[in-house]
Amino acid sequence: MKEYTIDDIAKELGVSKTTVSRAISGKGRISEATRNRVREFINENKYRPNPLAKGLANSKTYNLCWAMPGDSTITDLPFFQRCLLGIVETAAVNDYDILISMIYEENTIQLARIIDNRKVDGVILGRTLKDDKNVALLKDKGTPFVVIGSSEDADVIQIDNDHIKACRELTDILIMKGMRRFSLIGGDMNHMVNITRYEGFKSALQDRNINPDQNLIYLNNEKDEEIERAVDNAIMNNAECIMCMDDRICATVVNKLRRDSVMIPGEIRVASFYNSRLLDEVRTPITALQYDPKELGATACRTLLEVTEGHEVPKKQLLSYEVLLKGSTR
Amino acid sequence: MKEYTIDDIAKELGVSKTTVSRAISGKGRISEATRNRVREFINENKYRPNPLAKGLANSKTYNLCWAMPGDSTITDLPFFQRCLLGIVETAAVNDYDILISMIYEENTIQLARIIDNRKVDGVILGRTLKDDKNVALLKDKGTPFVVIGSSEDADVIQIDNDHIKACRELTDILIMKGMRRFSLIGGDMNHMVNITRYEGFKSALQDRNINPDQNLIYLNNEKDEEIERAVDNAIMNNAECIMCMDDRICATVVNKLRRDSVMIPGEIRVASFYNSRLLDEVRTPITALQYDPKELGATACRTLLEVTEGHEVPKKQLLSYEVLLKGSTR
DNA sequence: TTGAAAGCGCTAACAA
DNA sequence: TTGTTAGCGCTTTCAA
Repeated sequence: MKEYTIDDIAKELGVSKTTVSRAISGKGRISEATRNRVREFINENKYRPNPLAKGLANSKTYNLCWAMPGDSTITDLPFFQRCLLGIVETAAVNDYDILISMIYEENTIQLARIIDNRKVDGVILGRTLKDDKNVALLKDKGTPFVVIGSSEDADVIQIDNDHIKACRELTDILIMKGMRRFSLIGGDMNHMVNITRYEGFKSALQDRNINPDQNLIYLNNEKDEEIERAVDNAIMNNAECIMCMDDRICATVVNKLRRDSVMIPGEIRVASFYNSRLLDEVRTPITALQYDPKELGATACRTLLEVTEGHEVPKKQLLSYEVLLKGSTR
Repeated sequence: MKEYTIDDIAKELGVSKTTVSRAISGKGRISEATRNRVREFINENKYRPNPLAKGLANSKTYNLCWAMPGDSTITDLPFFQRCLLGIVETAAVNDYDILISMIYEENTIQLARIIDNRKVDGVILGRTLKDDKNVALLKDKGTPFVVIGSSEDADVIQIDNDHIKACRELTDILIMKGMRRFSLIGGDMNHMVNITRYEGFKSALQDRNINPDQNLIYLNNEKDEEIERAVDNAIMNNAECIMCMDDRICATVVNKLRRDSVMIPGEIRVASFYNSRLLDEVRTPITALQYDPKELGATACRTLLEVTEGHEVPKKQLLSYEVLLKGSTR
């Protein structure tokens, strides 16, 4: 009932451990004949090398860490789920596995524990903040890592959607449709993703020589009440279109407008810088930017594996997007 | 820059490896004095034992596997997220970590890979099906495991919400409010959770000698269109109250009713056997059963750790619930 | 109370 | 092309 070891196989086949090891790894010279003999035996007996022993011998765990935010308002977002799907799939193909770390706000102890315990060969950081403590930790510890999102630190290997370009394009399309008075409702500006989205939005206005009305820009909204207040203000200030920085904000905005019986797009237009199922349930289909988080996760994982193998990788990979024009901005 | 090993410490302190090991683990006799000397040194130099070496020596990975459904309609549900939160937290406290496996439908290869590779000491299965292939796999391989959900196999260690009792109680309350013609709209009856919810519902009616009208029971609905058709039928057949088997179904039902301008609770009542943020965004607050998935995850993890340590644990733990009576059943 | 030594299962440098 | 051997860092048996 005990599992086969490389030693058992060696004895069984009358060769040495080294030979078996070589047949498996493909490293070092070995005759075609013996290799096949070993491989056959392995397949027939479903032998799997012990990853602990293998890991101990060459200082690898064959695990990567997925570090995602742990506060439940954020954890619930489909985005991180979808990323994870791509990550796990890519890892599995390479016979790697994914370990979870939850990051609570700016706290680094959870991630530090995993790194200090040497439980993983690398880390995928699920989102980035301005002056990110966990990025600092990772750099300090010398752990290989990539981030999903952008970083101001050019050393950091980043995989991100091209938020700047996407937000600029969406905004520009709406300008071309004749809108001028945009209200932007956004969340925490410590999040790099919000910073880049804001940048794209601003640059579209700039390119068309439109001065954004600062009375229509509402940032750093955390709670639903704040968002709803922003909606009230936007309407009071005669906004033509409300741009929502993400899907959760947009869901709240649309909900509030419906409760107040404000017609979309009749009385006000609405667009979102991020689309998700959260917006499926609303009456009027919402114009939004669409990304592919699963692809993001897959790319991040693939890149991290390259890094752990010492290969050169691009510092920044920007994935594409789609603009979904719907009824909410007609 | 290299990490300390137990050998380094031994030399540094002029004792043997064994002594250091004993000081750390607390196993075996050792004088108070030397133990303190070792412990102090460890704390000061932030020594952490290499988990791979430790693992190799005593056949442990210090990792547990969280096996959750991988199809994105389900992955997106907050439920599994919340479970994971509880699991990760409990694991971390015990210096364990969580490895992810995605289960696609009835497919067992993902989980089999992780088990055959011996990457984890035990598995938490996130949901159960009737004749669950993954349960069979786990039993077959002899891997320690617990399930979140119920199983018809009494050998399986189960941690579940008390769906039967909860659904019975909610249904009974509505009966007492005077409702008789219940329409039940449910999902896949291969899922144990749906089976148990149905059971609770039926037993409430039985207890009150109400014969459920089979024309009002719509099970195995997968797609939104099927659910919407069920709603049409429920109304056509003069249902007084629609019972939704889960939050996603309920969101679809409420949405459909709104589009059709059917008033809740005026023209029809609605209740859900599971509450989640999905139901926050609807106009009328929905009567629903509330559970604590995080607690479920924490309990499952704690129980699995007990199992891996060879302790005796209860075969079935049922967690409590809350009945939230809201405007939708007034 | 402490230590020497073997062993967990694999890799890799070196020798043959 | 193949084998011998030492070593990865820890646990544990046995002896002192």
